[in-house]
Amino acid sequence: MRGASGRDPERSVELLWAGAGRGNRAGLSLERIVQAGVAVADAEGLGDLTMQKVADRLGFTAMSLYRHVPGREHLIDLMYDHAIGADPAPEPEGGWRPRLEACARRSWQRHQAHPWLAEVRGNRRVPGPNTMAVFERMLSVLADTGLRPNEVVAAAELVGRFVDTQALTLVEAAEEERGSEVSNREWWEARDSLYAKFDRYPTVTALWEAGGFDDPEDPFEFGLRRVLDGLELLIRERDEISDEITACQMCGAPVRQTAAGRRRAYCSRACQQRAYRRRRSS
Amino acid sequence: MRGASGRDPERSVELLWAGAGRGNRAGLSLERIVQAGVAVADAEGLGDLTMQKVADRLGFTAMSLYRHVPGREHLIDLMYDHAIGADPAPEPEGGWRPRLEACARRSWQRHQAHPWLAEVRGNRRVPGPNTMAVFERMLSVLADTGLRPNEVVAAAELVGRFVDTQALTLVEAAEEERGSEVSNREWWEARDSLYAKFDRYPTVTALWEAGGFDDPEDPFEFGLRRVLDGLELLIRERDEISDEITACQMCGAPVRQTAAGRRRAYCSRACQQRAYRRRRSS
DNA sequence: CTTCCTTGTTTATGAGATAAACAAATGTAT
DNA sequence: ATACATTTGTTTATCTCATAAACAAGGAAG
Repeated sequence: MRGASGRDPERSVELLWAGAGRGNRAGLSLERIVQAGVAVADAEGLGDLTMQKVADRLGFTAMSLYRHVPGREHLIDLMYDHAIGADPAPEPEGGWRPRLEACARRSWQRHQAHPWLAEVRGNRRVPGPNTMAVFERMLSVLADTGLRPNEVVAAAELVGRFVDTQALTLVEAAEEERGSEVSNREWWEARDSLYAKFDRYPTVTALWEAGGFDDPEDPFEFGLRRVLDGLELLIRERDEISDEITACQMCGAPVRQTAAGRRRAYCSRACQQRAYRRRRSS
Repeated sequence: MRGASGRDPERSVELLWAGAGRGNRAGLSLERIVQAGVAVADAEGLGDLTMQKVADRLGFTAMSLYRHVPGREHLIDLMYDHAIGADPAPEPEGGWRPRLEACARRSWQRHQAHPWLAEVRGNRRVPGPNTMAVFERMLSVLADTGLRPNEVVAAAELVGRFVDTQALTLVEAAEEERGSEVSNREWWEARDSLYAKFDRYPTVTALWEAGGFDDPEDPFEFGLRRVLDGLELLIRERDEISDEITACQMCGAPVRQTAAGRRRAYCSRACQQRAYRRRRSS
């Protein structure tokens, strides 16, 4: 089960959010184990992160780790937050868009530095302080765009997941190349027997001949652009509507139009009723 | 290694693209194994797909499967294409957008029917006929939008990956709930000790209090909308430019503007030279 | 009948996580 | 200093899987 720190998440909470622990000079320590774990994962990917390798790197037995960390999944929780690191201060100028783009690019950089981050899966991961700081930052950028609260959250998750996905694709590719004589490119180039079957797919064939597969767009840049454009459209839409203020047909008070649903003519239910009665009596 | 059918992909090509095999009435057969595999994965997810369980379901030993399938990863290749199934015919009316959206929704439906599809990872998977048919369809929708060939491919992959990602998130959640007393909602609701630490994140707190996490947007609908909007912007941009035709400043012939680079003033290199000579001599 | 091929079974190996028991070292109280 | 408790690391053992290798039962061909 990739099911995260599933059982006993409270241990993860404690470990992640505890103040700095004591440091036994010579022996093992949480800190040291986490660092070793990160080193192993950086070098070999999360799939090849074994308790044995982490322990070896420190000169101890695999079982020794369990005196400090409840288990592998908890270790991964800790490694994750450690690798995310402190969110760097510099905030770019400008509106929400350059700032959101900067969030995405910072995340992208973190994934370059620690490709295995994207391999940390599961919906039951306890976030640590660094993870939360990153989340906070992204939300704060989106918070003053005029989006509704749940849209802010949805937008942040869309962008976050987009970056994750692209990163995951890359790690998976890297992992496949590591410990395989051939590069992915070579591997695909060797699939002639497969391509031989592709006559019956006219568009695939046409695009192939038009060079559509030769010089691919950078999927990260391409996708990020589309996603941000899509969000911009939504945000503009909300801006227009929430900026729009009409006069109440009954009392003349300002009426703020909401984003969805039927246009409002009255400022309140009371005015709506008054208008109704007036119509009826006339 | 999630590294796909890594070694010996040729076997996957053969098995996927072979005509229908013979059927030993009583005994095992590729077909039967693949079906059993799909059934197991449908019920328990790909992570819990073991050769043992597949064999049990057919009343044979685990090792018996190896007489028909080279190994687990090859089996997964076969299951994938089998579960994708034949791409249904009905093509919606209208322009690229409703048709592309329909592709995305069909894919989404396939993922509902077989959630584990999203768990099939790796860049070295041999696609089967059904997989290719789906890809062909999506590309054909994008092919006549005015996008350049490599953009068509990038757009298809963006949409495809988007659906995959959302589906993956859902399976992971489902897998975590299966075989865990508590639902994900309950699990998160039980994390009070964690939330207690969140005072220092003002935006998170504000959004929480504003109910931004209570009634979340449907991530699939929300994201699909943004992605399609983003693509629409790009497609419009390309349309405008490639529709735009100016007159050659030298001979008046129509000049089709290209999408990128400096605007063209002349219809040909020859006219450009003529203009240059005229300027010099005057 | 003998020999080979197909198909299924039994046995065995190796990787990994981690539980349980054991042992050494380090504290702490008297 | 002595006796007991706690911490920290090690050894052993167990369990789950994939899959290699050897074995066996039936059928087909000569």
